Amino acid sequence: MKKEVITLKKMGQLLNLSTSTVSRALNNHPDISLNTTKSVKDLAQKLNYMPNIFAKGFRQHKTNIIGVIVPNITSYLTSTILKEVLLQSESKGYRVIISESNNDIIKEKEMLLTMLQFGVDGILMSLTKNTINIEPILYALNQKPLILFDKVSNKIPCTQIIINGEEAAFNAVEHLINIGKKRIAILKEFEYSYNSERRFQGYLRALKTYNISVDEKLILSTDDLSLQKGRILTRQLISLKEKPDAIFSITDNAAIGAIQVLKSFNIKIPEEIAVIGFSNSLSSTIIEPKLTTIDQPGNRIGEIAVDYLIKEIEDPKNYLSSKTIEIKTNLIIRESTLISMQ
Amino acid sequence: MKKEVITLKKMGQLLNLSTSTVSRALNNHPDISLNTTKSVKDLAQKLNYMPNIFAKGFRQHKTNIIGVIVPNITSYLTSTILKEVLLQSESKGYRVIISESNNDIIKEKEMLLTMLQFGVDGILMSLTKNTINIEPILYALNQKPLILFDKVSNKIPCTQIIINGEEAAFNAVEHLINIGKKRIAILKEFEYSYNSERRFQGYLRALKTYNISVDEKLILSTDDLSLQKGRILTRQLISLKEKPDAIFSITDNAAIGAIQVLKSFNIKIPEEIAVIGFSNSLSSTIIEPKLTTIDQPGNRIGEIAVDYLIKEIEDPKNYLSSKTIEIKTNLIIRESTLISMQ
DNA sequence: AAAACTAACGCAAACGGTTGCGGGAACGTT
DNA sequence: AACGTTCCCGCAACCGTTTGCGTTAGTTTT
Repeated sequence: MKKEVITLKKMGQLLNLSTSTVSRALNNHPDISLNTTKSVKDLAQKLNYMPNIFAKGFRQHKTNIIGVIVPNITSYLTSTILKEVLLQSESKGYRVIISESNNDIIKEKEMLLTMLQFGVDGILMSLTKNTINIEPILYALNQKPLILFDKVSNKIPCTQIIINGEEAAFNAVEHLINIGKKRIAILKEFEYSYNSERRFQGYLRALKTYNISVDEKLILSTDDLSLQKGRILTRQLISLKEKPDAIFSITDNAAIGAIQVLKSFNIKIPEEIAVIGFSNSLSSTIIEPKLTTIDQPGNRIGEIAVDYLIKEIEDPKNYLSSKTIEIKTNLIIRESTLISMQ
Repeated sequence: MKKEVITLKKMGQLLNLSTSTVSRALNNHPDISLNTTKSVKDLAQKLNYMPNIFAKGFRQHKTNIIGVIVPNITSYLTSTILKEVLLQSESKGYRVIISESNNDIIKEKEMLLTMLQFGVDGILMSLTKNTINIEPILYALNQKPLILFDKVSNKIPCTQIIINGEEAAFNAVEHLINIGKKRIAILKEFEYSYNSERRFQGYLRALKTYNISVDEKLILSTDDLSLQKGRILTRQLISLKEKPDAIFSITDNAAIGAIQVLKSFNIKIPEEIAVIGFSNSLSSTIIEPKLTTIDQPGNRIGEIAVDYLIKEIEDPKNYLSSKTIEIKTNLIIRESTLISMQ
């Protein structure tokens, strides 16, 4: 672990130039002659010079780091978003610090502050399920550009990147209606989940559009739509006197749990009960029958989020206009809703 | 976006103290009286003082940042490892920068250098499939603590965290033999994949131990054991004159592809052909029949990797002794090898 | 030939925090 | 009373880079 760090001063000594000249040469300052510029750059190349980022960031108050905070890094959508965030950021000269809040609002707040302290140039954030106290976020927003994606909140005045959840849900339910379903259950999360609520609105709108009355017994909410919860809620549904003929789950995982339960009760999918999920996760093509679901283009979300954030970072004018960008999703029809028309 | 940054100097002015006293007070230096220490800390608390990390890192040549480079962030094992790496690092006062090499050795090298330039205190790394040129890694190793995990190489003299792939494969194949299988095929990657090679050795040892002759036709290699490749290779296997009676796949995904193909050919699993995967990914319990597989404790890998890295960072003595830590895996027996004994 | 300009570079301060050293005051010791 | 300690604290240098301003020498203008 040798040291031997190359600095501007050292190169200056080697070339009989001042530190400032070396610095300017590397930054293509017009004051420096082409000859010196070339010789400096050659030497830098040869010695494998790397500017000390800390001295630089210290000096310029610019770190070229983007902070990202997500609730759960192992979620399929999140990891695909992160993949693109990393790719895009690096291609634009930014590095990325990632933190995982684990749906813990205390940690979420700490991480936000730590990132600010760390001097990130901007923050990309997906909220915790129960982020009620938006104080820290407003505080952060007051200091640096901050953009929300996926799990957002309309109470925070900043740019937000989301999918068209309402429309997607509408399309999904409409599809169910089109294949003849009338008692459509929904597995959703509690009201404070913004995403869930939007999708629920789409569900309601579809029913209304097609004059189907809402049955409260078919609306099941939970705090965390996991595969396990999907199974539990589905058992609840099929024990009803009037069973549903379709289940729309806000989540692929819960939809898969639903399918497993339906199969264990020998209920035919989709003839007796059709199932639709949300996410187009990997598992949705592995379960049998293959799951009809809504594809959320994680890469688009990541790409656009980085794009807007860097714009806000580099041009403060963009900073004021906070817009909400909706990204189109795609209904992917598979076996779990594919009724052979006869 | 107001500024109003609180610095040591400002607090010193408010309290009529010198900058150095304020600094020492915050760092609990014994030279400072309890009274002043308290008043300084109170003020810092009140003003929400945050030390400028760049000035600090600049001065102390310590950044408290760990760099992580992985081939693919969306892989199940990787994301569970990352989850734990984030958790452990943060609990120990380190932040984490993540980069994804996308199995591109050029990018891998660039990221390594960028991280060094950035002044990370240490690096956690999982190698690209085709990392042949280990030059840059040795260079990095020469500058900062570096630990390899999961995708490692015995050519690099540093601490490595791996699973007991040889033993795990041995156990898996032994299990197949125990349920009466004799023609056991293996789906593996090409020789330069270290993990694959170790598992292959376990496969060979198991066959040898039980006096089963090796049939080259049952050994299939590819560059990337995806679900698709699993299907292709499985079709190859079942078109053999002498079909296998079991398939051991180095990867869950390929094993799932295998199951799908076997089912499409109405081949009974596990009676005609049993299947074992590797990873205990989420999908392994969703496919039917449920997949017997080897559980790799990603959280343990992440935990230990961070643990050792921070030890090397904070105590250079640990730096010399490069050990290889093997983490135990667990064979999880499910339906794809569960033969009802009669 | 003096004045004005320009090109090319150096000096030195600044960013915020840390730290070795030194010094004054208060106290205790002979 | 003179000296030695101890306790607290301030001074100033330092880390590597950037940048406003000044300087020198050479060139052009009048």
